[in-house]
Amino acid sequence: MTQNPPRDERDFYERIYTLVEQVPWGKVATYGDIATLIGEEGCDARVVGHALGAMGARSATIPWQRIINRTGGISLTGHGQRERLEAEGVAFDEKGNAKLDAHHWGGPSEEWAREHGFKTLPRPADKPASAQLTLF
DNA sequence: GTGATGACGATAT
DNA sequence: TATATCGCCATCA
Repeated sequence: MTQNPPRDERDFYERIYTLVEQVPWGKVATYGDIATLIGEEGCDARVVGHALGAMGARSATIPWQRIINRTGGISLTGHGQRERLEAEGVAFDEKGNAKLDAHHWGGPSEEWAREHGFKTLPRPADKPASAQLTLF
């Protein structure tokens, strides 16, 4: 208890997996978003990435490919992540970055989140009126 | 128990 | 806008 949170070690990862499974087809989420949805203090974008890298055999039932970094890029190039996302209809830029503006997941339903003890994103897609004029 | 690493994020320049 | 640096927290050696 001195520095051991009440959460179970592996159960913490299971929560991340459960949340990743909620990402609908054709949608993508960022590590930071997953961390925010978990709501735990010890949940950061980096931890989410490690959790996904520790799922092992579960990777066959978890849409880990829909989880990308904040810049929309994929760090695991070589595992066919981008290829799978494209098969789902996710578009990529010339730089290899997914179009988060068009496929960003706004998080699960509040009802589902409360039912499972998750939180919702503070702002699914805030668009400041001073930085979206050249979107197209 | 300490140090180093990592499928990242945000801010500063 | 793009690049560089720092920070965050958990896990492994």
